[in-house]
Order: sequence, then C-alpha cells, then structure tokens
Amino acid sequence: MPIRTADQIIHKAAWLYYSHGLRQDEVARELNISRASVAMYLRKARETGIVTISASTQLFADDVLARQLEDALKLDAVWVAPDSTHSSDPTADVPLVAANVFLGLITRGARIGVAWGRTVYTIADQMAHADLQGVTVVQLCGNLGAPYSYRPDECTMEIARRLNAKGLNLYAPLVLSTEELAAALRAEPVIREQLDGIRTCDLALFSIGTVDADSHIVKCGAVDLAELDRLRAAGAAGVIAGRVIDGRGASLDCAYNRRLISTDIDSLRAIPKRLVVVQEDSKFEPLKAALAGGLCTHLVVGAGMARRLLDFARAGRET
Amino acid sequence: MPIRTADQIIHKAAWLYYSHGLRQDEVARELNISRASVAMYLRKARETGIVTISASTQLFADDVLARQLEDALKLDAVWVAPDSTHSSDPTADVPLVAANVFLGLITRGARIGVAWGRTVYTIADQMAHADLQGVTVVQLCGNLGAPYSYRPDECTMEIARRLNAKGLNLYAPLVLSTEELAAALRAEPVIREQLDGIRTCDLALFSIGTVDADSHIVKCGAVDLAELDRLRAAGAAGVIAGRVIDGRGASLDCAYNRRLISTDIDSLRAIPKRLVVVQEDSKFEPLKAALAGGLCTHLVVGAGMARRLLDFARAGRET
DNA sequence: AGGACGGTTTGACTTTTGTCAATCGCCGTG
DNA sequence: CACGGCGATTGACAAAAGTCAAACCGTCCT
Repeated sequence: MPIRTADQIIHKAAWLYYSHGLRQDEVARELNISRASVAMYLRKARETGIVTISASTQLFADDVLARQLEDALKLDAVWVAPDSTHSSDPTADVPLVAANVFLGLITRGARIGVAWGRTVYTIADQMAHADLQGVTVVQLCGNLGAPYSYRPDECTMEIARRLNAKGLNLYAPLVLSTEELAAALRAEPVIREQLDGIRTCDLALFSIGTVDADSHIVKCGAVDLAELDRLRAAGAAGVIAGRVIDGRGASLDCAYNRRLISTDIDSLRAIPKRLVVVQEDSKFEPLKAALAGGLCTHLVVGAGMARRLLDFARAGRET
Repeated sequence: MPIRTADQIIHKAAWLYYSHGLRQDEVARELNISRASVAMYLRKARETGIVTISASTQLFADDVLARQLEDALKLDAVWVAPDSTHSSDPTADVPLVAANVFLGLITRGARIGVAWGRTVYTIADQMAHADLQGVTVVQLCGNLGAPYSYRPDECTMEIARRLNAKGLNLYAPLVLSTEELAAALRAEPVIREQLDGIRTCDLALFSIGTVDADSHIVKCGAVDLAELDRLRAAGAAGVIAGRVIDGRGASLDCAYNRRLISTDIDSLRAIPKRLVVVQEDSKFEPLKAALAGGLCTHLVVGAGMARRLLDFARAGRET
C-alpha cells in the first residue's frame, strides 16, 4: 500500500510541523484547513508512525547495576528499570523500558521473532508506533484458544501493527493431544516453513514463564496440574515460548515438549539478538535457567531482580 | 562519556514526559523542580538527541515522479522535494528532505562518509539531533583553508556532533601544489589509513559541483580560471569530493586530480549506499555524469530537476 | 426525494507549554 | 567577609496545542 492519497495530507501536515517547524496555525493556513484539523492530523501521524518520537534508554543502561550485570552474566546489554520507587503510577517500568529498548534494537529490514505472554503483550501495548517498512514479525510458537487476550497471534499481530510491519502468524495450536499428530503437523510444509524461518530472524523478543500452579501454561489449559507435577519432577525449571526447559536451559526431554508446535531451543539460539524481559520477581529461577542455557543476549529486568541476579552471579563465581 | 550525572535529570525528565506520557507539571512534581525547568530540560533533551522526533520521508518517495525516476535511472531510491511552490519561506526543501532521508538511512554502528559543499553543510544544519552511539563519520576529502564556513572538516564535525557520533577528520589539504607532494602525503600512514577506511563505509553523503567559473572549487581557490579552462577542455563534467569527473563519471585523468587528497572514485563506489543531493538546477550536467558513472544509489532532488532527469532518461532509452 | 448515518471539519473553549525577566545560590576574588 | 559575576531556577504571563460539541457533507437506503 504505497500511495494512500488520503494520508497525503497527514504526511504533509506532519512534515510542515515536525520538520519545517511551523506552528499548527501556520500549517493550517498553508493547507487551507482549520487548526483543529491539523491537531487531529498530527495525532494520527504520531499514532500511525508517520512521525516517531523516541526517548533514549541510555538512562537505564547507564545504571551501575546494569553494567555490573552485563559484566557478571556476560550479556551484550542489560537495562534495569527502577522498581517504581518514585511515587507515580504503580505500573511497572519494566515493559515500558523493554518497549523502548526493543524499538531501538530493530534494524531496517529486520526479521523479528516474538513469543507470547502477559509481559510480551504489555510491551506491545506500551510500544510507540513506528513506520518500519520491510520489517517482518514472526510468531515463535503455536496458538492457544485460551480466554486470554495475550494470545501468541495477538502479540505478533499487535507488534506488527504498531511497527507497520508484516506479521507472519503460525496457524497451528501450541499443544496437540498426541506426539504423532504434533510431528505430522510440524512436517506440514506451511508449518515447517514458518518454523524454519525462525532461524533467520535477527531479533527475538520473549519473556520466561514459571512452572508453578499459577503458571501461564497451566492457566491457559496447555498443562494440567497432574502433568505439571510430572514435569517438575522431571526437572522443569521454566517455560519459553510454550516449551518447558530444564535448569540448564535445555529443552526438557518429555512428552509435553514433543506435543508442541513451537520454536526449538537451537533455532531460538540461532537468532543473534535475543531480548528477554522479566517483570515478576517470582521468575528468578526460570530466568536463571534461561541464562544458563545462553538463551538471552539482551535483558530487561527490574531493580530487585537485578540485585538478586548479581548476588547469584557473584556467589557463583566465588565458589 | 557514558555516565554524565548532570544529564541524569534530563534523561529522567525526558523519560517521564515522552515515554510515560506525563504532563510537564507532573514531571516537575515528580522531580521536585519547577515546570519551567522541566520545559528547559526537555528542550535540551531534544537538542542533544536524548529524544528523537523524526518525520517519515515517505511523502517524497511516494511522489509519482520519484517512482518514475527510480525506475528510469535504476536507482535504489529517489526523493523529490517540491519546488517551494507552496507560499512558505523560499528556503528550498531539498536539504531538509535530504537531512531526514539521510538520518533514516543510518544504521546502528554505521560508518558514514561525507564530502563537503554548501549543500552538505546546509543538510548538516537542518538535520535533527540524534543519539547514535557507535556511528562514525569520516571525511571523504582533504581540507580547504577557504573563507567558507562549509569546509570539509566542518561538515564532518557538524554531522558527527548532531549524531553524537565519532568524527574522523582528514588532516590534509584538499589540493597540493605538486603531484609528488600529494603522492607522498597520500602514502603517509595516517592519511593512507583514513583513505583506505573509506571503502568500508556503509553510507556516503555528497553533492555534486559544477565546473563553471562560479564553481565551488574555483571560489575556494583550489582551481584558477586558467586551469578551469584546461579541465573543461579535457572533458571535465563535474566535481565530487573535490575530484573532477568526466562525462562518464570517471575521474578525469589530469594533473589537478593527481594533486588531490580525496577519495578515489572506486572507493566511493565501494560504499553500498551513496546518497547524492542536488539543489541547484545548474547541476544538471554534472549530475548526469555522476549517474552515468553509477556513483549514486540514492538521490534527493527538487521537482524541476526530477522532471529534467526523467525527460533525459526517457529520451535516452528511445534512441 | 427524504432521511438517517458515519465520517470529517470547524469554532470556541480549556489546558498545557514556551518564554523571559527577575531571583537565587554558589564560587572565586579583592 | 563582603562583593560581583554567572549559570541555574523560578514565577508569571503569553502563546500554542488539545478537546469537544455542533455543523457539515457525501452516500447509501427506503
């Protein structure tokens, strides 16, 4: 959709206002419309990514804690969001920082893999709009027919929408009832292609799930409590893109994982930039597992989690 | 200069205002300062690239003329700036469009080569500030001790400053009095290195000079009128980064060119993205030469020039 | 043809932001 | 220790931007 004549006026208004630096009333006079219309066009321009306003995330990367963590965990980059100490809204800063960081990591023409979860959806929701033609957003894992609004396909779509990018959805369930069916479905050309395409991504965005009773995969009905117990007994430490990982960050060898339609761990690790975002303090153990597996290159966490991680990393080094 | 504690407050204000979406008075309350200070911090944040506001240049790429030119000239991208038909200031839009396009072409960690001239300097001057750490701006040609403020080193420095990038200046004169001295100087490790580094640039920005009596190189004293006549007789068609090119876009085989400290044509062509910006209609012939030599991949011109180029390209195809 | 509907556009009003002279606080100097 | 200077900060005012109900306009349906 290259030439959308209706948008021309919005582009022009945005150009005159933001690039030429005219005032709204001057733009209005120039375009022979009322100033109120100009104000509206400018809002639309911001909302559709015709103009982009982005704040540096330098502040959070400069944080001493962040630097220490980068060092201790050998990560490419870490951002530490303040634990809403300042009296503003209780909404955590983590997803907001993550959204800004994520936008900053996207390069022209990039291929981006996104998983799902409350965190990922919140990031999508807080993310500014941008106009990144040529960017492709691919879904890392199958869908859940769950009552959640942060379904995998919704996360993918919403992020693609915000970026004005192409969204590539994975039209398959996350979990199937038998291993055979899952294998057969994975072999289907359409699905195969999508899963293979994950390796060629430049950037991945995902969070990490717990393997508790109130875990995401349990709430969504992917796993029942009996199976959860079995998984934990087998060494489950966390969940990434629906897949259960063990304490070393490897895919747990279990029936559940074999019933999945989702990225495998090696494909994920083939993506050069892997942004992991963790909000809840309860995800300490799962995060440790992911880090152990080298699944994360870029990390956004809250200050509390950052401190715990740093303590852990230093304790580990001393022994 | 990673941690500049004085800037912390600016970062924080920018973050709360632009990312959290607080109002200035809310930010002021949050940070326990007056709203006026917040307003000032925010201006600083914009001026230093802590926040970036960029308008899409889609409008100019969508121009029918631009598409036709891309096609006819086999260029990667063309932007056509309107010839200030709309009653606003007479300042041409070309450099402003170019500045926006240029910013949009810069990728993370890029190496950028810039030449010099009034056009390039005007672009630098109109360019928004950005915070692109890891970007390097290298000077494509030697310096002129001219009374101009748009000296090669100033262009490089100003662009580097706006981008918060590293500026790599070429500390040598553009033209020397003898071929021998120029050759010797080019062989100097410091200079050699800089000239070799041009090949590894990702993006180049330059304009094109004429070979008339009021040409840049004449005004700056690099060439006197007698030599100019000789160059024109020898087939000079234009000037790029101080170097005289013939009608086919090749470096003219002449004493003047051998006395230069500047990028050679092959190195320039080794840069994948070469953004050429042309303001004046008088530069039609020089631009034709540059296009013939394949020196240009991305082009920003005014509407008048665009029409002339298109007519020319089509006439050429018919014969 | 009339009319109801969805959307854009506008004028009038309110809120937010930009500006600037006056003031404060700090530091070096006589 | 008082003084002058200088940059940062503020209060108050002016300018600009945001908002919203009402008007308008094309179009589709009855």
